[in-house]
Amino acid sequence: MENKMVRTRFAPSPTGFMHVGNLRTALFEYLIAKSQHGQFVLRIEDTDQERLVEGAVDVIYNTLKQVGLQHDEGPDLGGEYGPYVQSQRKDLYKPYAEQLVREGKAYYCFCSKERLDSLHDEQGIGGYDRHCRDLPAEEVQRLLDAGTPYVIRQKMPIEGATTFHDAVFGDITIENKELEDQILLKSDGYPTYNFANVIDDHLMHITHVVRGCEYLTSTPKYNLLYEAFGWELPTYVHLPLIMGKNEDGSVSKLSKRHGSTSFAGLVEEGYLPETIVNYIALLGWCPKDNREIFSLAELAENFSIDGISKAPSVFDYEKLAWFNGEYLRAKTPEEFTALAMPYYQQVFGDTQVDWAVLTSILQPRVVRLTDIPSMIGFLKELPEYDKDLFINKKSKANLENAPVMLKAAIEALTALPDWNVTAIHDCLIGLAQQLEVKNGTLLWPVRIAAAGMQVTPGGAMEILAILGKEESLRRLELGLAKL
RNA sequence: GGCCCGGUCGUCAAGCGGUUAAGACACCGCCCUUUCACGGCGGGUUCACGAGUUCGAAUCUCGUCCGGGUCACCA
Repeated sequence: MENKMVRTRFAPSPTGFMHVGNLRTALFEYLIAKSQHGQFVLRIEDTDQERLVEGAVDVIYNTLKQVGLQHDEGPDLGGEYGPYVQSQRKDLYKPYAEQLVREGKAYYCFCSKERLDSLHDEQGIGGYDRHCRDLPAEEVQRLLDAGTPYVIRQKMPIEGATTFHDAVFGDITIENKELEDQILLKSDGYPTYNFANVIDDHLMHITHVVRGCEYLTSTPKYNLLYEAFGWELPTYVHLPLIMGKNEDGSVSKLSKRHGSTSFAGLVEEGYLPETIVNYIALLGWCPKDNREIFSLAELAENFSIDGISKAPSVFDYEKLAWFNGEYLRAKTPEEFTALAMPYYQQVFGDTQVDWAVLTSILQPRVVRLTDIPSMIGFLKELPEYDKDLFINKKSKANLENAPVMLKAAIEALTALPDWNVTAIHDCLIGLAQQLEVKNGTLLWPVRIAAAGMQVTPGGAMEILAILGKEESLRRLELGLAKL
């Protein structure tokens, strides 16, 4: 048997932001397609006219572009099965719904919103009471002729059960009586998500329907629709949900209170797009080997559906941060400097400093780009500090020898013609030898005086180099005066 | 509440009837060292519970418990 070309689609609603759960769904859809040399299509699901958000479609394009999920067909690219925006396909759905009505697999429902609401309130249980399911044909025609607003509902089997197969969860059986006569066509003429989805997935030759687990229980409704039309069922791939950890230790669906949940929010917090992709790929999927660092192309090479897990996973910002640090360290110094520059400038403004030296101390240490300003603030302005900082047991630094060391350092550095890391290094190391003290005994007080902080990114040499000769000497004198 | 799904270190997870139950993050200790970080090495009562099947169960079955999802003219 010949294998059919794999086609997946990402079908987001333009809500204005990209939730990481959505992004992961898009990623998996992309990977399933690309790992099998298939196609990945983008379709915009904007059937809810009340929820339209200005510019929301651009957020989708931009996000996909930033993470490199290049689609093969979509509203912007066109393709064989367009249009790829559901609102532009509006007229296409109604005939399908009417076909089902003719065949007795769906029916007109004239119930008002109010009636449905009261139904809800009184019964306390959800679900439509199938009031219009068996309306006499003449009555239906009369109401239709009178121009009564209506919706079209799917006629669910009352008895029996429906079983479907999911590529990750296996066989799942649901009693048909649990299925509601769901609305296919809304009174405004637009299809519901469920209906449009089935029609479009079929028309667009989608082979793998990939979506969050929250759709698991409604899948029989989809299948009943495919069957009603006599269409071939797609392969279902339901993904486990992404959870967030609450303060009390419990977990719930990842939401704002857990931290940033949108792609844009994460980027704003200093995470790299490639970090985010790599991390979310590993949420609910595990490669055959133990590897963790994957580029998008490497993910596509290694991806397979059987590596998807069933259990929901907790989004761990700490691990994300670790990944980010790994990615940042893997950059060339030039790349890192370019990424960090906006944050450098937050601190230094127009002032020029030796960016290369700054990068050399920051690159191994930064996990989030947004942490940079607070890490380097001391270079711009010397913090207030207590002279007790000059005491460090391990370096054998104390209040007695600190002034001696500083004095010697000032003298040596003042005489130094060149001002760069190497020159400063050689000068101070030479001085320590000359004074017959261990490096730390000299370097500790120098670093404290230069930085005014007990813990600093980078050592004394780099800090002095960045500060420049004049400022360095000024700070060392200040430190000396303190003692 | 009904229905559906899930449950291996705090977190991500491998595991598919026989393993000393991998690895990663986080945490702790040591080393390196110019503080911190990076890097290196090492550490930890993890299979929710109870029955059953089996020579043998984290792996199979059942029950319990816990967690999540779902019950819209939203997607």
